[in-house]
Amino acid sequence: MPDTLTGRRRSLLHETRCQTCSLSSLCLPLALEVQDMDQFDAIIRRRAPLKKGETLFRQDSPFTSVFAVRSGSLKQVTTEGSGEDQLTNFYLPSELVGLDGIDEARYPGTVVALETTTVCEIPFDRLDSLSESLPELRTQLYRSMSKELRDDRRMMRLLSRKTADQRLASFFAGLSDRFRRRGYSPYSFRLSMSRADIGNYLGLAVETVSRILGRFQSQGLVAVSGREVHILDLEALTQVAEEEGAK
Amino acid sequence: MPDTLTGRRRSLLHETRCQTCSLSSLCLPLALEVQDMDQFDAIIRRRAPLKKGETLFRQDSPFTSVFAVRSGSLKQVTTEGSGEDQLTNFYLPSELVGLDGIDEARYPGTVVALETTTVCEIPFDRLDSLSESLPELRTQLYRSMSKELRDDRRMMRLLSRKTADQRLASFFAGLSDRFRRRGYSPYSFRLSMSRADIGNYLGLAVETVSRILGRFQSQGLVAVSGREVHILDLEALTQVAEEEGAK
DNA sequence: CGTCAGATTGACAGTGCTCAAGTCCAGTGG
DNA sequence: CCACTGGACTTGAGCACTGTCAATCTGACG
Repeated sequence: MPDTLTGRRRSLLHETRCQTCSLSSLCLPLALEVQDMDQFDAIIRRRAPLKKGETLFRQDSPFTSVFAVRSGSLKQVTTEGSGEDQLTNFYLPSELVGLDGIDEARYPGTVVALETTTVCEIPFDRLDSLSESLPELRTQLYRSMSKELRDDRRMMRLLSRKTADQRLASFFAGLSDRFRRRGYSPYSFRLSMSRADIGNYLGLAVETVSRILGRFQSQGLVAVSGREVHILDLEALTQVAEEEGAK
Repeated sequence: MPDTLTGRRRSLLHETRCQTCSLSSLCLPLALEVQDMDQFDAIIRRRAPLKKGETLFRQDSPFTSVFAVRSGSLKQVTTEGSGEDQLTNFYLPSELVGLDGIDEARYPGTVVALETTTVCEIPFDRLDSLSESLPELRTQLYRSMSKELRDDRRMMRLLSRKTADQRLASFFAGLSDRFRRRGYSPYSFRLSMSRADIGNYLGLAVETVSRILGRFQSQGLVAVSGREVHILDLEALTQVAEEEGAK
């Protein structure tokens, strides 16, 4: 694939410049000035889209880059010792994947595309040096990591104090919110993950997920058909998620 | 408390300089050269020791600093909505407290001393600027946050896939390891937290904690007397923690 | 020595897991 | 176009783990 590609490559690059990216207000360069954004843009490597089921990187492979999701979605799965897999995160557009690999210089989980997915690869060493001269970028990086820490704490609370009903209600309310922030409908979306994925993530058996979804449906909270979801009563759902008298 | 204090203050400062701190090889400035460490040292604010039960900062108060634990231990507790409190972390010497407050510019939980505890206060804005000129410091900060992310993921796995026995075994094995890394005996230590704290942290009822500790004791894994812990068979304990066939 | 929080122990019940069928759906090949 | 097939999903029945409630015990401290 020689030079002929360069032209196409460039136009692809153009299409995917941060400045023209619809996610720029949510993504890492969010606070950068135009000229700084160009610098940032320059270190990014575009990638061919991942197809459903393809892996972005594998657990324990050397950490080189973080990735920003442009479109689609991914899951992170960690296999530890003899135990079962644990699905530790779903990633949606504008979110940063791989930050937990910095410390040990290897990725602590395998990340797999749940649907056709495009990502921007950001080599970490270059991001780090660039963050030296661009304080806003550095701040944003600290903030991204800090936010992930906060989200993790919320997840721990969910896993240790919430009933199955509350977990699922939280999950759907959370998804709804994440879609809304990205400009999609908060009431109507398609799940890219299977029931098994949801169960694994929330610490529930698949059967429990299925049953409770059925109950939510009969209670008029949501309408679910396969992976198509319509949230009918977001307020009630949020209320279930935060209900007093857990467990 | 006028000038007479200055002398004492200075000597206190001297005692607590990073260069003479026994934790320097575990703490934030771990990778710094001597002269850089002085710079780092200069931004640190020493604090009067916290007594047991005193709070370092409260949930939702403005984020200004991160704190490095010098001695003692703390717990972080998050109260959310109508729900019960969730204990999200225990902090031991050399660990960094408050990193999850960067993003929203307020602390997401209240941090309370479990015993007499001394901390180094590191104003974040100054840490951030210093991290511009000291790449090693920046790297270490990224790494600290990344490590916390990894630990959180491990915690999620614990909460969603492990039985009560496995949780407690993991908890004790983890504590043992953290003590060992800090140069204390991995086999013999004193818990600074109550059973209720442990239960809250692990997502278990106090009664369950108590029962399982009793069982571990009769199985010869540990000897527990109040908060005094002796680990008798660390290998077996680790094995319980990672047992196949969860739940 | 009394007090009170923290810890232990016991009885019981509920949530959610396991095991087991059965149904639905998308993709495949005739 | 349609039957086929395998995976994903749903539904049902039983039971185990662990939470709840309640009573008792222990130990630190005044």
